[in-house]
Amino acid sequence: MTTHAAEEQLVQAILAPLNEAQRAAVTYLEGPLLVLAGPGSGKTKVITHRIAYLLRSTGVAPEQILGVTFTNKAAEEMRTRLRPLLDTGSPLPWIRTFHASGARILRAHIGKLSPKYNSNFTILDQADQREALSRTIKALDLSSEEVKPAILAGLINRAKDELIGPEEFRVRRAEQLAPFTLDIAARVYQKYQRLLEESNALDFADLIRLTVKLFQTDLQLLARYREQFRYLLVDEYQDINQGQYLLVRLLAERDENLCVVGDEDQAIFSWRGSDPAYILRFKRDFPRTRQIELVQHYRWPQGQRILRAASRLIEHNHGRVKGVRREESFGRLGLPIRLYPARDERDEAEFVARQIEHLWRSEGTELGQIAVLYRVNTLSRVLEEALIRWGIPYEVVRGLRFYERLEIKDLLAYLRLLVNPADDISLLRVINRPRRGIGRQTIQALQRCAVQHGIGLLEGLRLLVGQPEAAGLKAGPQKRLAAFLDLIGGLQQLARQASPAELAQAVLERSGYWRELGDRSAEAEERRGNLREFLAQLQDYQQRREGEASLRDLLEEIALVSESDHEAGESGQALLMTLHASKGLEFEQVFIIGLEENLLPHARSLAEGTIEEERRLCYVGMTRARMGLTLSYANQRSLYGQVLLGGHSRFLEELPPEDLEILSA
DNA sequence: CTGAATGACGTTTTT
DNA sequence: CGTCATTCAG
Repeated sequence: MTTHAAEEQLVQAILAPLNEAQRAAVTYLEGPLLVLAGPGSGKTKVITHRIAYLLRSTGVAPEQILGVTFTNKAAEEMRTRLRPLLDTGSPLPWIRTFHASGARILRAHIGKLSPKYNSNFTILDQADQREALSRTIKALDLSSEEVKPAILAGLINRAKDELIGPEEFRVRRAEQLAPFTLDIAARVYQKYQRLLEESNALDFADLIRLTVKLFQTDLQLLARYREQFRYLLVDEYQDINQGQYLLVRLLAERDENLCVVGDEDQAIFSWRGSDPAYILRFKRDFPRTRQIELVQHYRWPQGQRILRAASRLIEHNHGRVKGVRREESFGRLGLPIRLYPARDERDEAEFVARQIEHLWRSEGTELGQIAVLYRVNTLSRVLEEALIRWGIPYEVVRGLRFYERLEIKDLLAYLRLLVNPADDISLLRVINRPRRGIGRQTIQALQRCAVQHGIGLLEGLRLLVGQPEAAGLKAGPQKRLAAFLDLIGGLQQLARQASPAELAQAVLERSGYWRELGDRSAEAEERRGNLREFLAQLQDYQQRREGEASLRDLLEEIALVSESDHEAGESGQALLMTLHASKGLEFEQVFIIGLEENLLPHARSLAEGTIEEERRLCYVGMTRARMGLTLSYANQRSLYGQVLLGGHSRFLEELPPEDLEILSA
């Protein structure tokens, strides 16, 4: 067989498993393409096969393709599914999250934005940001009575998402905020941003915002990246925010070889700045757009009935893209959706536990294929109690993450400081951890000194230790500062040759961190366990990179990858999670609890007039079910020490009655 | 600097 | 009803 013929065969193999619409989306390569993809329509398949097809059928090289996702999990899944479509060992294109893409570009060029930044910048996660903000608020002497870090974080992040810098904040937000809030937010934003810059640190929003800024200020650089990335793909386009949108546009504007895939009905992150309107705008932004709708789905007959009912629900939303049909042929319909009206939350939990028990023990359903979804985290509680009573192993998928543990954050702060000596935020975190008698007074003296000389804290530390009487420090604190400086200096030395794992180990030993956790209390025990697990992860990472693990990249990965991405159902336990967390996942059996007015839709959403997003949330939850879906609500629910009598959710009324089977206790 | 006491608060959180 | 964070006393 000639190479050409062999190649031809491979291309056919890429196209063969696709239906008509999917094939159209995969083979339409030049020009803007909008793919509207409902649940279970083979969205990931289209993206991966499209990339494979690009590489196979045209002369496009892997490095000319950029695939952007929102989650690491999605990026990972794409890479995994792409690999078998290509030659073994052939390089993969860039498939990254928005933030990782930004970080990668900024690592190379951030110096152009400000001399304060360099490529070793620290990435602050949400918790780090909160901390930095609290510090800023304190430094500005704004009592937290009037200013809540969470609110400010929201305002600042939103501004950053819209590329509004600290200088413009006051003007651009003048109309939307009360004068008092405006003033405080503007001051905090400015000071906070200065702190970040001085610390050579970026928060998540900066990763996008500064990348855009970089391209806007350096058009030649932009031209170079446009030249490189000839083909762009964006997943979950309905979740894009303004900054991300601008970034995509900047990169795509020349060739317009931009393919975006999304589903407006699954837009559930508007409150975080995502704007599903961009999916509606796409055709206006790129008039040559070809639109393809993926409607056919590959699910069990049971799933089709669920999908049909969910479609009826979502049709109650207005302003959707016209002409998109949710379903093609529903074929033979499966079992109806079951609805359990519970007396109260205990009754509801008991019911769900009993059902799960039945599915698991009698029907042979794997526990990992069962998920219970709810609107608010607190609902998990009663449920957990019931599951424990029934002896059903479960796992709560939470926002609380491994890397957010105190001891892990401490260790990370040490490591960050070693990579990025300007990182004052990390320095302040570790300077007295473990306790080494450096108190508030001493730290303030250090800060004064640094400000006075216009230098960073580590520099200031050197100065203070170098010239004894300078800041009027007493001998005690002076000595302790010197010891800390020694510690950091020694670790910096070590950092040059040691592997990340070795370095982390050394940090724990030399800093006295291990020693302080030496006692036998359950808490210390757990912390030691967490740290050991973390060290093991470092080893792991090192092996994965075959020794080429730079500490900097490792820290980036940790900042950008939330949880050691465990596959859903991998643990073989029933899964409990919020509706939001369920997006992108699928289960054989899904339970949605708390379908009550004021809970789903949530009272706050009702007040703010964002019911449509609540409906989408419900839609997302329902469409997670492959085989069976069970809904429930409580006629009386105790929540926050109050009794709620919301009654059943309006969304239940919007489902076709013929698809509902109402159960009784 | 630490621990207990008090009080405010309560949606969702891809990075 | 619990939680978390802040505050105050030791």
